[in-house]
Amino acid sequence: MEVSTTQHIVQALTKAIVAHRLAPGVKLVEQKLADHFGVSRTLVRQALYQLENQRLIVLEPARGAFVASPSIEEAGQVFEVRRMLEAQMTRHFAAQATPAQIKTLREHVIQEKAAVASGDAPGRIELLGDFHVRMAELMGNAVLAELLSDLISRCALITLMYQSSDAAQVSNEEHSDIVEALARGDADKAVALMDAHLSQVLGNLQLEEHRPAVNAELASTFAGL
Amino acid sequence: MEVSTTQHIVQALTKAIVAHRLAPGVKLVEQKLADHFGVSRTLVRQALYQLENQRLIVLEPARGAFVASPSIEEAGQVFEVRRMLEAQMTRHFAAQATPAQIKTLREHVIQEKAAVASGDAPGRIELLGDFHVRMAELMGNAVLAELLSDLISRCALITLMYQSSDAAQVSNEEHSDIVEALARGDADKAVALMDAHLSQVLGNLQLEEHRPAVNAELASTFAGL
DNA sequence: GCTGCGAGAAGTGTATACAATTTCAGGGAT
DNA sequence: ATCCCTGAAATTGTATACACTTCTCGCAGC
Repeated sequence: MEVSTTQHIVQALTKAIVAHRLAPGVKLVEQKLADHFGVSRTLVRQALYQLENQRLIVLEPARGAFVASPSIEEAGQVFEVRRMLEAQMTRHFAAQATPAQIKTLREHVIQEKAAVASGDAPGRIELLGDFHVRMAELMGNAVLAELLSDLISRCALITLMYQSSDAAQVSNEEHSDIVEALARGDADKAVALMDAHLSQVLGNLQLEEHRPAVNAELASTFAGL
Repeated sequence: MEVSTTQHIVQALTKAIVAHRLAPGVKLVEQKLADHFGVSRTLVRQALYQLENQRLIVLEPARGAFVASPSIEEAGQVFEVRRMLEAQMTRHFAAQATPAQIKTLREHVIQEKAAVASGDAPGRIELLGDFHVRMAELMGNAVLAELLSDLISRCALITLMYQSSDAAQVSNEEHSDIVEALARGDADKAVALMDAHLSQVLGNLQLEEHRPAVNAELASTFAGL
């Protein structure tokens, strides 16, 4: 087992949570994580504090850390923020898009399609989220990209809680439509599509109700790390 | 006073940084902070990690923590994000504003005016920022309010680095104009004003260049806590 | 006078020890 | 059977110890 820094632990846990290998509500015991990563509780605690700031876990004082299980209401608010942010982002993007950027996005959509087709849930969630981050990065605004990345991590948690698998295919197609609108230089259409896309994802979620969290075993969760 | 000690330290440091009692670039030595707050380095370190996540400080490995001194480029990106977010926020706000909400904002603007007139720099920065957070809160979107609060903390750091005192009065007047547009139900005008407002604040900043950080004394910095 | 080097001081990174709190099982009373 | 008490085990919260890195500054060599 190689040396793990705090940042490694954060990343490993983030991946595990976003990919749903750690289910919402599961308790994260510090000593068990420490043993697993081969470090002391000190580093684990630092990692947990960071994850709390990203809203991926909640720390209950003197009780421990639990994987976040956002309410439907919170999900709605997160998506609302994304709609505000990404509608404008799309407009700005359209105003300055280069052929090379369009090409990058097109290629990304193709990757998504493959992941959706292969039925790989964690992979498809990650790629579908990355589409939005990629746009931000292409605009050269690092602050925006980071912020969006955080929001989308939260969304991934939500999405995997509530989203069905065929909804993913719809999302992929909507991404494709957005890129094509951008390619045509039709900014208004692209913005409208992005807005509709996020509304649609949110709308899907509201229908299903959330099921109580199950206690998973840590050992098996991290078997592949 | 000490509900959560770590949180208390974070808040004290946040205030000190945002109010510019701790200048950008100043080094924060863990043991000195620990002594000052009467705790061990453990808690100070946790606080510092949190502050790094909020981009108020930078942690350089094995070298220590320094109050962030954002570049003009980063400042631009932060304001760009705020423009995207707040333009849409204003539009949504206009669509659902109640007389009571308008009243709350009007009262806030009056408070701002008093702070600007009194020449109290930290107080005025805080209130000018709070105007935007207040709007988010009134919309009932906690996620948005939190996010904006973080962004504005970063802006406060930037603003105090670059903003002159009469620019604050202009900001206050612009806030007032926005509220009046909202009161008239003129959504388009309100959005345009908000957008112009943020562009204007940013525009002001670009003119001035940043001066190197001075080493301040911690003892005096926290005298009033 | 200037540069390079090295020893000690200062400071950060991680682990461990110990205190405080919560959790939970077992037993007795109702 | 259920509830509530109690105490031990488990777990979190905080402080301290120690290793390792960086910084400081005087001093020798040029």
